[in-house]
Amino acid sequence: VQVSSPRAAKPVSIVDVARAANVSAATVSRALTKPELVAHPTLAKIQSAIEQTGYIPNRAARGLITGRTGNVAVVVPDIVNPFFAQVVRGIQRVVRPHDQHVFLVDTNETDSEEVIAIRSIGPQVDAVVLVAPRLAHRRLDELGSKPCVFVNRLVVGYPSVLIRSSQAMREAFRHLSGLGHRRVVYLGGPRNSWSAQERLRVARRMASELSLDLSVVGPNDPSVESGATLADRVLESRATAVITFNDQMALGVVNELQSRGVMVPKDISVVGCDDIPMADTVSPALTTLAVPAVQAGEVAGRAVLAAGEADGLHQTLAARLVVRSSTGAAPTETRR
Amino acid sequence: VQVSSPRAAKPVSIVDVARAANVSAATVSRALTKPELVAHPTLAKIQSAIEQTGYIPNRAARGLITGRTGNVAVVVPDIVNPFFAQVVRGIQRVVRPHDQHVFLVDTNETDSEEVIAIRSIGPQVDAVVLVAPRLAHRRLDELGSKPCVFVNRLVVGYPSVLIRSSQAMREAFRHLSGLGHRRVVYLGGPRNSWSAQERLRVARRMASELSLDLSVVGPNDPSVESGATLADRVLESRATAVITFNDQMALGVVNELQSRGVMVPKDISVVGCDDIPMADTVSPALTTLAVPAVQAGEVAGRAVLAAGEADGLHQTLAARLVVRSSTGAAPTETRR
DNA sequence: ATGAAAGCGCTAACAA
DNA sequence: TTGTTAGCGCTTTCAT
Repeated sequence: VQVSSPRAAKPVSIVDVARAANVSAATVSRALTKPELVAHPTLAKIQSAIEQTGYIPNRAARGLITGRTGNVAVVVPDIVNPFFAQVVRGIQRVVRPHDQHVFLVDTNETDSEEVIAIRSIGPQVDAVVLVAPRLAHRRLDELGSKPCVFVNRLVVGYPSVLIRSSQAMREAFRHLSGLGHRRVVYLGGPRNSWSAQERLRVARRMASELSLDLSVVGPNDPSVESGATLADRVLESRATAVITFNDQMALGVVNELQSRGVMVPKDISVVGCDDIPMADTVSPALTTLAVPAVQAGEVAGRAVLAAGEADGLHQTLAARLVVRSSTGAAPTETRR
Repeated sequence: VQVSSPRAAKPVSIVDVARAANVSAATVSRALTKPELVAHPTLAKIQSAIEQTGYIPNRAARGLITGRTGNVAVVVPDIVNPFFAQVVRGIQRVVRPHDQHVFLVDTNETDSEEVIAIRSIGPQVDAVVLVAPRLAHRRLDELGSKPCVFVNRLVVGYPSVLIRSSQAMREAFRHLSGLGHRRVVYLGGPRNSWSAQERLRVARRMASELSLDLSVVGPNDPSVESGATLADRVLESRATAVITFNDQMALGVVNELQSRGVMVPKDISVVGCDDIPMADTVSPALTTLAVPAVQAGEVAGRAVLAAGEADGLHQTLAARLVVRSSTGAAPTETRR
C-alpha cells in the first residue's frame, strides 16, 4: 500500500496524464494546445484523465520551449496611489481573459529598483508595461530586450499610452478665467516624471494663451503631505487659484488651507488631476482633470497582447475637466 | 561577418557564458548559486563573462529543476482599495530583498476568478498569499497544493495574519459612549468576508458589554457608493453614531449625510475602519479603527518566505482607535 | 492520428 | 575544483 505523504504532493505532470489516458505525452500536449490535431475519442480520454489526476500545465516548462511565458510585468511607482492601481486593474482586465498573468513591481518611486527588478523578471515575461517610469532616458537600455509599452511616458521607438491633457487644461484655465481668476499657481509633480513635465508645459502654454499670471512651484513629491506643505507657498503666491499635478496634492492643499481658515473655493479655488475615486467624495468635491486610468490600462494591456507588433505607437486618451465644488468665483478684494 | 538581426536578440544562456569563460555550464551555475565551491580566479573569469554577454539567469528554467520558482502570488479582492494596496506593498517590501517576485491577482471581488487564476498560476509560484479571500470554505481545496498564507481570514490548518480588533472596537464604543451616544448603527461589510463577520461579532459583543443600543445593516458592498446609499438607513435608525466596516463606506455616509444637511459630527458621529491614507485628509478627518495594513503585509511576507514551516499559525496585529474629528458629543435633543 | 526522440535553460549527482 | 551526464515538464520535428 502506498502511504500518501502529507506534505509531499509532487505535482502531476503531463506524463502522469498520458499514462492515465494510455497515450503518449506528445498527444496530451497536442490535445491541450492544438486539439484539432487529435481524434475525438482520444480527446475525451485525455480530458477525463486530466480531471481525474487534477493536472495543471506547468507554464514555466512550456515557456522554456515555446519562448512565450504567458506573463507580463507591470511596473508602477506607487501601487497605493489609486491612479496607478486603476491602471493595473485595466491591464489585468484585458490580459486575464487571454490567460496572461501579471507580475507587479512597485518601485516606491525609486528608479534603481525599477531596473534590477525588471532585469531579473525579464526572462519570465513576454512583455513589460512601464507606468510613469522615472527612469532616465540613458538607462532605458538596461531594461533588457523585452517588448515594452509605456504608460504616461513618451519614449521614441516604443509604443506608449499617453494622456492628452492640453484640451482639458485649456478648459480648466478657461473655467478659472471665467470665474474671474487672474493669478494662478501650479504645483508640479515629481522631477523625473514625464507626465509632470508635459502637464507643466501645457499649463504654461494655456496660461499664456489666456494671459493668466502663472507661477510654478516644483518639482514636488506627488503626495497629500507634500500638498499640505505647499499651502504656504500657495498663500505667498497671492494666487486665487491653484492647479496641482495630482489629486493627492490637491487634497493636501485643500485640507491644509481650510485648517488655517482659508476657505475653498471661497478664498482659493483648487483644481486637481486624475480624478481618483475619492475626488468626488471629499468636501468640497474636487474639480479635477479626469484621466481615464482604467482605460489607459486597458489600452496598454491590448498593446502588450499584440507585443512586438509595435504598431500604433503612441496611442492617446483625452483627459477632461470635471467641474465640482473646489472651484468658484475669485474673491473680489485682495485676500486678507 | 555576423549580421545582427534587429528584432531577434535571442537571450544569452548559461552555455554562452560558459563558452565565453572557457569553463563548463555547470561551473557557471555553481558560480551563481554556490560561489564558495568555485576557485577565485575562475569566479572572476565567469563574472566578467557574465558582464560581457549581459547574461540574466532564467529563473523559470532554474525552478524546473530546483522546485523553487522565486515567485509568490498575492490575491486581493480589489487592488484599487488602498488598504489592499498597502498589504501588497508590505508583502513586496519584505519579499523583494530575498529576490522574490510577486504575481498579482486582482479578483475584483469575484471568488470564481480567485480559483481559476490561482490554479493556473500555481506551478509558477512557491506560495500564495490570499488577502481577505471571499472564497467559501469548501472550495478551499480547489486552490491546489501550494503553501498558502491568509491575511484577514482564519482558516484552520493554515497560517494567517489576523487583525485583533476587539480592543480597538471596545475603545470606539467607549469613546462614543463617553460622548453620550446610546444608539449606534453598524454598517457591515461584504457577505463572504471573514473580517466583516469578525468585526460584526466584536461590535455586537462590545455594544452589549457597554449596554449600547446597536442596530446592524448589512451585508454591504464595501464601497463609497454603498456608504452613500446607506445614509437613508442610518437616518431611519435614529442612531446618533455609526460605525462602518471600512473607511470607504464611512466617507460615503459622511458625504451623503452632509449633502443632506446632516452635520458630522454635530448631528451624527461616524467611525470608520482601516485608516486608509485619505482618512486624515478629508474633513472632517475620520475617526477610525487603524489597521496596520503595510505591517500585515510584511508579516505575511515573512510567513511566505518561511513557506511550509507552517509555524506561528495565526499571527495577530492589533488595530487601534484613532480619534479625529468625525466623532463628537451626541446631540442632546432628538434630531430634527 | 499518434509515438519516439530531441532539446529548451538550468542544476544535481557523480566522476575525475 | 571542475566537467560529464542526466533529467526537470514540456513542445516539436520527424517518423509511422
